[in-house]
Amino acid sequence: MNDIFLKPYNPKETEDKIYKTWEDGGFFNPDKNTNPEAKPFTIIMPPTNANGSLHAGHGLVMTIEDIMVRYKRMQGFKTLWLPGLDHAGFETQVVYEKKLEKEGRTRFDIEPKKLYEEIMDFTLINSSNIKSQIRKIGASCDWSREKFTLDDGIVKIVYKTFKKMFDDGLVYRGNRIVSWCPKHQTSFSDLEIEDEERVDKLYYLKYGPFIISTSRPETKFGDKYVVMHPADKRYSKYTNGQKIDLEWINGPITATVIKDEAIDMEFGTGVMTITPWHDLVDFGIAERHGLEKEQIIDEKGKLLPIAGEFAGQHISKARALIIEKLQTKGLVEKIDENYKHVVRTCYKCRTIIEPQIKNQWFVKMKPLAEKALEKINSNEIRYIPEHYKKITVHWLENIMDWNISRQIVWGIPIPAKICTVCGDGIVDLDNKEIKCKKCGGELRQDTDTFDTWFSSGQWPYASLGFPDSKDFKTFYPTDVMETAGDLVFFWVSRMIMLGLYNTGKIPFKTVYFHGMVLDAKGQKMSKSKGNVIDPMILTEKFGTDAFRIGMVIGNTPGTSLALAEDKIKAYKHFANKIWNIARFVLSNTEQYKGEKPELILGSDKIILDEFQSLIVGVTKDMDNFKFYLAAEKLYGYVWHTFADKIIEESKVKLQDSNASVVTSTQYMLRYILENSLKLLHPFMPFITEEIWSHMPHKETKLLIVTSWPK
RNA sequence: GGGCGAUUAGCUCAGUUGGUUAGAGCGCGUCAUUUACACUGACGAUGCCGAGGGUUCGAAUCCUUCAUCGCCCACCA
Repeated sequence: MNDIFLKPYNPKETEDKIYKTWEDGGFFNPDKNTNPEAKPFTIIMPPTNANGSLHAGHGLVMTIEDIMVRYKRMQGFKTLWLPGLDHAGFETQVVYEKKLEKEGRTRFDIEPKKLYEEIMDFTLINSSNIKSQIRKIGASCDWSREKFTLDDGIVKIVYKTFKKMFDDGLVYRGNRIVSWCPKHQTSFSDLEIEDEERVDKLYYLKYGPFIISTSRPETKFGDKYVVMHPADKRYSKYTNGQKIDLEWINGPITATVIKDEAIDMEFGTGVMTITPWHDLVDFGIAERHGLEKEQIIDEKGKLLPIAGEFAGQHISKARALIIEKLQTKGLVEKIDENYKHVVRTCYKCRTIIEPQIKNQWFVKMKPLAEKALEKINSNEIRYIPEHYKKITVHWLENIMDWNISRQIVWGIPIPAKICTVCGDGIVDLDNKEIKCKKCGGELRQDTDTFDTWFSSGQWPYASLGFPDSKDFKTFYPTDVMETAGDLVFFWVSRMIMLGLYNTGKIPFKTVYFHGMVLDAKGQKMSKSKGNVIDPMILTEKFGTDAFRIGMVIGNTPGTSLALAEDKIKAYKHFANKIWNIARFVLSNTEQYKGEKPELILGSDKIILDEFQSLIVGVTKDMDNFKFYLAAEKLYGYVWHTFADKIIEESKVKLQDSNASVVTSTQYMLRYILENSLKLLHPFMPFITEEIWSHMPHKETKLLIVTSWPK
């Protein structure tokens, strides 16, 4: 018997060694599979944010994807799992800004080029850390094809897409309302905004003959349009366009009556004034009626000269003073103290978003969404779990144009020139535009960067080398996209739209959403709560195999998962059990020569028939993406049938005086061990590979490329 | 305001298309045993499957109403 089995299983001694054997042998590379008949199977790894360490969610991603990939590889597919790292634009910049803050610095004091270089260094350091952690989880991805979202080749593809969309009229530069965070000094797309319910005061103000209500009196300086519903009988004596002179915050003004159906007659008095520069609804009304728009608040949240005596004050301080002044002028009708409403905030810092009109780049989404809807509604893309399909359809049907300009340095620079006179933009990949085509004005380089999702939305084809590479032709469309449910709009839907736009094909056939990983009590993990579970500590403590199968069992797609240390510990016991099963079987079958004997009817025959149905059941679960079921079946079988019953009973049979009974039993034990190792391998790759290396009479030297049982 | 999901053992959750006595892990109880494995084994307890109504020979599963919780979306100042 092999010496190794004299000791209990030790993950620390085996895992790194085995991973190295796989990697050095090139087994992760699909080119290793030289069978010309082999069909491709592809998963593109969601590029990991290179701004920290692997968290528990990553652990789940790596585990589930590795399970799929190992399963398909064993089934003989030409299997590619392409790893990648994400510069993660704004996300990383925020992480880096926190670091700067600790050092007493701020990004606004650092020259952009220098800041970019600093963040690049930071990212590269994190990258190597992240990559070694991905290896630790056992991910059998093809490192020779690794990509980074800022690689030249990727950026080139993103630029070509941008140019193509500009030429097709799908990208435009527009003076439109954007969601502006006064703290981070950048605009966002609608998805980066978080709604928050707050209780504020609602002020009822006298505006000439009307009473208007507002929760933001500090925006009211420029309000010279008073709007009501055309069907509102209370105000039928006022006509559209009618001028009314009235006394306002800083003196007399002339207001204009506007009739618009956007007004809710039920709300307040049914009359409001509008601030088109700082409100999306108001902007819409102003656009419809061709009204003037005026900026009241600057990018840092301070009032502009239009506010008269209040100019230069921050809006947070000015509000009370303005109300005070209005009160002395007798213009405050009443104040509702408990006004419950929803405010839009920055998803990172919770600062209230200040809508601003800005000249930025937008993507026209309707035409892209329509194509995506066609494919989704005809079920060309399978959603797991299914209800994500409904959510996606609803979002796509109500999609708004996408602001892709970000005022941060960390990202892919937008390859465009901006007119210094009229603000118009032109895409310029070759740096040859000199004058504005609209007005002839001087051009300057656009200093903004792309929303990181604009580039990662192109990841499936960009990472494969679209359009001419062999890899793109072989592996696209990919088979499965596996990612977190909260990326359904941010990333998944955009990949579908951009993939269809650029390649004419869906980027993946199946999209699998895993749930969020929570702590043992079901609480969201967060640094501030101090309940973050580091997957590296769990693998260190219990072994990677225990961590992997513990993450999978009891985890259905889309449902969040409570990660308890005890659970992982339980599967460490399972690993030990497997080890001891192998130890028993191998030491009791040493004389067995590998031949297939006549089976003992009613005993070994029945046992093997039952095992056959386990193979069928597990394979079916794997094909249906029910990894939790497959793993649970294997766990139950290996422990409570194979170990507790079959092996216990075999102890008697192995002592039988009839040699054919002994041989039959030995054959059966070896057969079940060998094939159990195969079935378990996607879930617990290290221990199964280690035991495999001690198996006599096996079909391949390494388990990773042996065939899945039929 | 609209949409989606959940509710099953003390805890965390399975339960595929409706079909015997509703399952697993952890935890709990009794007993056994130095064994391939104490990271063990055998046995066991705990369930009005959120509530009401309906369809059916038969419902945890399908329909309906309600309750509670959670999530997502939304331009009522």
